[in-house]
Amino acid sequence: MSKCEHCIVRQFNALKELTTEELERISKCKSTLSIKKGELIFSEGEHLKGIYCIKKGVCKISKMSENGKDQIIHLIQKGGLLGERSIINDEVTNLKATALQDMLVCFIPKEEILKDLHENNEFSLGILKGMANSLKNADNVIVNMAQKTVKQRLAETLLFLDTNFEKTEDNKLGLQLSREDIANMIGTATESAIRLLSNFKKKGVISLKGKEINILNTEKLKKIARGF
Amino acid sequence: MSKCEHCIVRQFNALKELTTEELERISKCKSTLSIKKGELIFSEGEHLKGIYCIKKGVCKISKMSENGKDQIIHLIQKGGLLGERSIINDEVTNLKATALQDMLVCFIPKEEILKDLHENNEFSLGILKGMANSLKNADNVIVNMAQKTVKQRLAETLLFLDTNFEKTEDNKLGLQLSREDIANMIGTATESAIRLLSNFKKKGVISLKGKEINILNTEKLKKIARGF
DNA sequence: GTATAAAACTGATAAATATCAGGGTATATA
DNA sequence: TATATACCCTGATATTTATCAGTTTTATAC
Repeated sequence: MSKCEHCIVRQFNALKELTTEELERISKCKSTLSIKKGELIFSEGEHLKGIYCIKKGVCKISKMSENGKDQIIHLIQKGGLLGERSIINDEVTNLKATALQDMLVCFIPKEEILKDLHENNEFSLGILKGMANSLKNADNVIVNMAQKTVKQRLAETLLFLDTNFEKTEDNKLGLQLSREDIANMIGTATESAIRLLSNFKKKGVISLKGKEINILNTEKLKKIARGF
Repeated sequence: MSKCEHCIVRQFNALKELTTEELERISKCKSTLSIKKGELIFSEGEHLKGIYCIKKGVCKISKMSENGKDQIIHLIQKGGLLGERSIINDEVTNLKATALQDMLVCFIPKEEILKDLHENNEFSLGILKGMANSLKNADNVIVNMAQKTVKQRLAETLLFLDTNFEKTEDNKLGLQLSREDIANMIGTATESAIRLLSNFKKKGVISLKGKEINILNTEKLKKIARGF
């Protein structure tokens, strides 16, 4: 099994603050899970026994709303951590994590993380910075959800997928989502999302081929996101 | 000027993790500000020179959206901290803080907080726990904004004001907001918020007298929040 | 107290979005 | 290959919400 101290992925998260000794200790008790597309990493209300560090693949983090829709709150990819919040506050998870692609995920037991949080202040601060950043993003999402139209939010989401995820060789969006997932990201009915995608296509802003989306006119998409 | 080590308010936030010596040091360099209702504590894009600890009064935290509306993201009262996020990530603020009542707020210089964050791990963890909790709340707000109707969100907001803020002697909501502020909390037009309030009043769920709101039927309000 | 401005309210209408119903298309499986 | 199933798409319609225009009420300043 590969070793944490040689794993490049930790550079993207707070684990980079750990010393070599700490990494070696964690390396010994971590396990690497292979998770197939569509499988659950954890579900809402679960009592997590550790945190997850994503080595490969993308997952969606969602929460069931009372009307039965599964709102996607964010997407997490290589280098992302899952479950720190539940561990820190010793609470059951409030969110569900589902693989959108085949994934490799490392599981680190709770006790090890808590030990390092208490003994390595730089690590605590690293986690803190990550969380401060997540909170800023969450605030932005709240404003967008509250104030923007569905059309604006779809445009923003496409731009988000464009800038934050790897593209295919022919420059299309690399992360392929179902129409339902897209709708659940922007908080609308699947039919509405489909209609707006067709609308964007008709305007020549994007092209569609099944789940493949190609952004043809980024500037126009930005204008739509701003409300024009 | 009153001293931090005797201030009861710190029990509500991470400052409770500081040692007596640390508190005494902070006490010497903190300043207490008196802020009148309607005044700004800080605005979006400002470079904060420290954090604020609220001793008395309530303020709104908001963010301007591109369409010119000021979305209220949360309300903070006695014991709340402001500005930690900007200090931790060394960024300009992404939010604006405005007093909703006459307030007393203590300002603690950035350097002092950073010193304690680096030297007292329990303090870092305290801040971390607070932030983890904020993040959980933010996730819930996102789901509500994305999936619930304006009517449901208004009902939730009234219940939130009911459970989280002091009531008046005659059991009315103690925090009085303008109709515009209410609309900006739930993310709708002021007229829509007014119409729905009248609607709730007509149904006998609440009574209205100017800015005074009295919840007459909590159970019914909870049902409305759930979508009935 | 009166003047003035700001906030609260109401109605009419337009625009955005959800819902329901049905058909088409791709994809997996036997 | 056939069949089932999930996903995608479209139209018609209902509902929700925003916008605009105007009136009334309340708060504020003189």
